[in-house]
Amino acid sequence: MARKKNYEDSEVIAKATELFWRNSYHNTSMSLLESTMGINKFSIYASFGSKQGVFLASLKAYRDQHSSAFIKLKYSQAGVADIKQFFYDCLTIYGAQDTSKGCLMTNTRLQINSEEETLIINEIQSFVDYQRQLFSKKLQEQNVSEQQALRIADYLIIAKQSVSAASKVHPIEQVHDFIEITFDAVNAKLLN
Amino acid sequence: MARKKNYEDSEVIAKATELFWRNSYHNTSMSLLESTMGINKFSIYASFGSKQGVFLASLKAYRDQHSSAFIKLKYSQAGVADIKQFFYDCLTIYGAQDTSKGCLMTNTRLQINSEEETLIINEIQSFVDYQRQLFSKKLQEQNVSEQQALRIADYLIIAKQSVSAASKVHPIEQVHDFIEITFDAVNAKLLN
DNA sequence: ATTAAAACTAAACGATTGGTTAGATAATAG
DNA sequence: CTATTATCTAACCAATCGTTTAGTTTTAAT
Repeated sequence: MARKKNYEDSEVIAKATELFWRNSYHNTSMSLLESTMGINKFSIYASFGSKQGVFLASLKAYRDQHSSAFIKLKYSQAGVADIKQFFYDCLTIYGAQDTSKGCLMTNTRLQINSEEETLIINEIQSFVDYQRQLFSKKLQEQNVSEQQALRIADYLIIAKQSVSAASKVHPIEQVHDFIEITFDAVNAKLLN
Repeated sequence: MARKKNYEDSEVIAKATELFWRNSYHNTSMSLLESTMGINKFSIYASFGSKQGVFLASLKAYRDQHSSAFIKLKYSQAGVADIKQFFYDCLTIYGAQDTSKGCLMTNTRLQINSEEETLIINEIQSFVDYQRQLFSKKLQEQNVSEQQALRIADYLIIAKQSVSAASKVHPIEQVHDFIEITFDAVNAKLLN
């Protein structure tokens, strides 16, 4: 009774995600989305409502890319070392050396004006909070008090955002150094 | 033999700097610059050539705001503690809690596409390199080897960029915690 | 007072932004 | 085969972007 659309939402969103990730939200125009997603504005608006709609779908797709890393962290047994490994896993997700795109959530959070775009901010906040809880739980499994665990988790959240930013700007060895020193600091912190 | 302009370059640049700092380069339009600087587009273009020209002048003005902090760090005698104090001094420059604008250089570096805007990237890189050298020199005064000093300086550069980003997003106590743990890590690193 | 140069106002430039829509096309239910 | 309905193309919308320019006003040396 009607024509079938000749694209899959998940496929065109995958392309949009890559584009937003490399270009940022503001530096990605509808025209560029058209050519990259391979469908035109009408179809984009029909499927996703707005540019922000495309972006929100992209953020969800981006989050999904982390699911195996999340599960790995959640169920592994090596304590703080698992969190460190999670940092390296994320670094891999950000892309190869010299072409690292950083973390899409972190990139966006620093580029979006807080007053507008509330839906986007909320999605990012939820992503951050989830990791904070994961870190905190992992630390408490090591017999760290809840208060201390949350304190260190907050430190790690900031450190992880640093890794995202640094991976875009600094050589990979410096990023590795940063991670190593960061977890040396955490391990030292756990001894008192 | 000619009309005098009724504004001072340094004064209108001070206003532009504040605007760029709060809004970012891309989110600051010429119209907004007009109303904020209090002169119109003709005068802006006559004095600074382009939007990028205004921005470059703003970056220089921003750098000047750090001169006393730079001098303080350069000539103080407490070693690593001076670098830590420098972090706190910069945090003060970024603005009060809840309204922190972060570091204009760091903000910009993460928002500008590396391929274009080379002049801007270079100005930022120079600002970063200068601090790296300051950190390294300070560490070598503590009898740290040059190689080790540069390694720690690189770590501190990334950490300082974290402080900038975090100050915009996280509560001030978490930023303070981050700085404290960072310098605990550095001091621990210096003991081996 | 005349003249020339610089600074001003304000309108306009072409390009691009996010978003919309009329009409052609295709697919399926009856 | 026809009617229906969703999807497509492609042109278009008003608004805004950074930049330029024509025309007017102010200043100061002659």
